[in-house]
Amino acid sequence: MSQKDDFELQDFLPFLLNQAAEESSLAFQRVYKDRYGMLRTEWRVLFHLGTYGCMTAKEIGERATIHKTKISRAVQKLAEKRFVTRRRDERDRRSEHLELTPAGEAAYKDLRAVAEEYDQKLSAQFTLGEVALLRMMLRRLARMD
Amino acid sequence: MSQKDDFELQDFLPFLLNQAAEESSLAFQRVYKDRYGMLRTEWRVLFHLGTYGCMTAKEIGERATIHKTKISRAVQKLAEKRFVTRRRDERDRRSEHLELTPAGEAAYKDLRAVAEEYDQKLSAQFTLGEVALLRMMLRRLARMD
DNA sequence: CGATAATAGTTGGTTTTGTAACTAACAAGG
DNA sequence: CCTTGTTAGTTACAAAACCAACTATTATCG
Repeated sequence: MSQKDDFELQDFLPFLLNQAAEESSLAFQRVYKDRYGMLRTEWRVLFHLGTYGCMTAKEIGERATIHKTKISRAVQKLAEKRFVTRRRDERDRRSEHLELTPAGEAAYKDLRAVAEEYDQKLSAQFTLGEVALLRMMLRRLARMD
Repeated sequence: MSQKDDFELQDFLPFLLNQAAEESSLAFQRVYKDRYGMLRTEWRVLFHLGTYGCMTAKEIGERATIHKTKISRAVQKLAEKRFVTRRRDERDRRSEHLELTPAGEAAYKDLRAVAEEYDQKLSAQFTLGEVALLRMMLRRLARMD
């Protein structure tokens, strides 16, 4: 297998970022999938409601840059599972406020504990300073700063 | 919008990694999609063949951790576009060697230039040391080291 | 050898996503 | 008010991803 030129795909940032993102999501994905039959967008919505409290679909979409159709479907699934309730805004009846039910709250707390533990396991491979720098750089790359 | 607890979703590494990966892929994705009608797996296969030379589908899949069905279909598309040729291994007739055609080589070189420029644009937000550290950490997280 | 297992790659059927068009509600200007 | 435009969220249909079963070929071992 001859090296054809000097470009190194394995150094290309978008490629590296995708590989790291996929690998790091895998273990956690299995947990929310196996325990609660959730898809990625579903746990994202669950986590948004869990950490930030009552929100509308639009607000979640803006924070996580998820398309509204994906959110719409995720909310449907979460409502079927009785993890969220939907309440129309009486001032603006187009939007609705989403909130976790006690069951949703329990699932969130369970998964949050897993997430924290997993995050620490990932971080443990590096020094505190390195991890802080990594987070800063990722936020910048994600235009989340 | 009341903060419900101390967990910060926006610090959760898998979440951050996914956001950064998605954002950083976006601009480049538009280029290979618009110019060559390629999907993500297609450019990945193209880049593997371009940077490492002749390979089998299996080897590409192992390097990039892409499932074999995705590779199979990407290779079909690339063959239709006359970007790759397939040649059966005469010693083991199950596998086939993939290679870029001149047209594929041209597309690769074009996209590689875009990739290099884009990578530099992303890197320019940080110091050289920071970028080196970032690459190291991402490789470790992706278990590519 | 000949049976069984393993491997490279493909295909088919189901889920999931993406895109665009849609409904319902509100807003603003005449 | 009433047309026109905007916004929140949904739905429909097509494209893509996922998973399992498949074909063809080679490897293993009695």
